[in-house]
Amino acid sequence: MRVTSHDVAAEAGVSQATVARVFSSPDKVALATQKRVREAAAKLGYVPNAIARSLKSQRTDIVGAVVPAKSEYWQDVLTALSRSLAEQGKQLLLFPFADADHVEEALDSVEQYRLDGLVLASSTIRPEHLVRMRRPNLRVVAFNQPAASGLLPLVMVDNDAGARDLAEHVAAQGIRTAAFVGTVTSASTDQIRYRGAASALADRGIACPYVEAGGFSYDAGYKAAARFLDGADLPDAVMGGSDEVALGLIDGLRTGGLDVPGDVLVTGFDGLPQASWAGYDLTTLVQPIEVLVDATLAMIFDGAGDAAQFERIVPGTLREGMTTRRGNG
Amino acid sequence: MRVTSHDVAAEAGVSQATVARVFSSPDKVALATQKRVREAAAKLGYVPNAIARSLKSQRTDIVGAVVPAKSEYWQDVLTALSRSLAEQGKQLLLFPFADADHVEEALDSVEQYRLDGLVLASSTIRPEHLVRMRRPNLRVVAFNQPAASGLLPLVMVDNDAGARDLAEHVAAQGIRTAAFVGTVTSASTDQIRYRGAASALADRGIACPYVEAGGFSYDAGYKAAARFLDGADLPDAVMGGSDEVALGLIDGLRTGGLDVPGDVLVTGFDGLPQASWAGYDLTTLVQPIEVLVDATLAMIFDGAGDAAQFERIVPGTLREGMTTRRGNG
DNA sequence: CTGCGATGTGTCTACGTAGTCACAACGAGC
DNA sequence: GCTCGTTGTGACTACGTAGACACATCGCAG
Repeated sequence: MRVTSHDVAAEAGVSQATVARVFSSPDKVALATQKRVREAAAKLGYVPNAIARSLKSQRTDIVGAVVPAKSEYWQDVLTALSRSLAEQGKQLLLFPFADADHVEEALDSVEQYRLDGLVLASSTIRPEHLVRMRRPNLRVVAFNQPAASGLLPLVMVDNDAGARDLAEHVAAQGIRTAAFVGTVTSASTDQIRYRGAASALADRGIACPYVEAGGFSYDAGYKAAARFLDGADLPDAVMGGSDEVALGLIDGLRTGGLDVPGDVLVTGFDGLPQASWAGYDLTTLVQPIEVLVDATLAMIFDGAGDAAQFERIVPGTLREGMTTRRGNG
Repeated sequence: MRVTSHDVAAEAGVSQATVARVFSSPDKVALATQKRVREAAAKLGYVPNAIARSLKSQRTDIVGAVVPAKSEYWQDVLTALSRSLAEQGKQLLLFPFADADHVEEALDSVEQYRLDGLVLASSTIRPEHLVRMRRPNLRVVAFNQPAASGLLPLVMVDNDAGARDLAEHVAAQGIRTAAFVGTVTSASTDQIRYRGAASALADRGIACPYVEAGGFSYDAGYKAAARFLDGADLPDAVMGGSDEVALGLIDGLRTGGLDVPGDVLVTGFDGLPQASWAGYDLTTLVQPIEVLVDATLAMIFDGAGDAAQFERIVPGTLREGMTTRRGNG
């Protein structure tokens, strides 16, 4: 039925091994023979079978990604990841999960497929689960997941420095009070971002209480804005734990009749495309996603065991939007 | 090195075939034997090798998706797709492409992996290429790609009816002039949407010129808004070819000093999450993505050759937002 | 108590490839 | 002119599984 290397071999008058060599290590085959084999392959419509190759070579050329099902940020990461892999002739297999409790199921699937590597992208996996993610014969790299520090190879943006940069930026606008609206407390990125921001603000004598939005989404941020509409509770600046939450916050505040940045400054974190939209023009910390992705793949494919490469923290870039621009700065 | 079914067989005192049966067709194995095998498997940490299974069974349980690398809409589709597949114990392999010219490369990869099916999601593949996508032993289904009609099995939202619904809705607001801002003319969805809208508007004596944004993105829409800022050229309503373009249009118009919906009504198409954001609250046609995705997978896995199932067109839902609400209706 | 279907298990093989080994052909160096 | 290294190719096998087939056991009807 299917055309195999044997069929091509018969057509070209060579052995199956030679056909295989033409497609996997051509430099070991005489040019004349190569030409004959390629012509025979083209004539028969032969396509090498990656399944069989994987079985024999013990490599699949596929990297898995365990990601939250619904999130703007992770979608951007996925795009970068798959593009980078495609350049190397590799593929991306997706294991989305609805909630953190189902991550282990995904991991079982991963193991069945003998993937070359796995990108673990979720900030809500509990540390006790993370340890169990270490499996022989599988390179697992945690992506933007501070809780994995010391437990798994890790690549992430410098959340602490980024949060400090943002805090210093808003502080420089002359604010006196602030608040941090996190996503969920179990998110380890959030904790670092909050501590960094609060610490930088404290150095300038500005208190920064933590408010939990209860979710990662725009909606969570939108609802959290209600917290600040009760008059007296409004700080000079509200720092969102993520761009999605910050955008929701902005709309929630504006719907409540407040002006951003007139009445309150807002910052985000991540650098989503939507944050740059003219309707928001959010001040945020832009993550260098391509750099992060490349570092992740390098760990999977090259990072044999270099201790120095076990953890890679990449700086982000402050993007100054109009949401922190005070009229009379 | 790796634990195989042979190792488990030795441990449990049965044959390799019995171990295989325990994991693939347990009903053929006595309960007592099953228990012994499962215990041995757990003890040794055995995980079935999906690669070997695929080679033998000629099924991978993996579906591929060829999608544009950057697009809000397709990311939503991917999320739904991978979730639906996960429920069936199947996986999603991603083949993102930067531009339509590289689609065929992706298809070659697909063929190597002997996937169970392929979802072809791009509205810009040229018809002459589409024909070449038909391959033996591979179920290809076009997703929201009108140009594939008659060439490939197709699932899509009813673009024509949706566009007419939107047009009738804005017409009912009492507009006298309109314009349609498409993405790129090579997008077949755009052509249908434009024709549907223009036809419905023409029935009410309203002309609707076509304007090309030159891209699918927010940025393209934002820039296209400049076209309407020159004073006299502003129609009463602008219909965007997609939500992304419409959102860009809104921000472009507002940046130019116009009020939406005060000065001009705007509609979108797709029903992106962002369209519901309070900052926009866009009137749009919401695509029933779950329904579309389920229909697509049904075609791949069940649609043996039922001619009636060759094409499936699903109606969308009009979502009335404030971007078409005239103050003095 | 004999024959027969149902049930459970073992043996054997094929899926399609890539790597190991063997070996033939050939040119270069002494 | 013999040896030696290089290059190109073929024969063979293993990767880990699932299905075809054979066969043993058992219950039950005659």
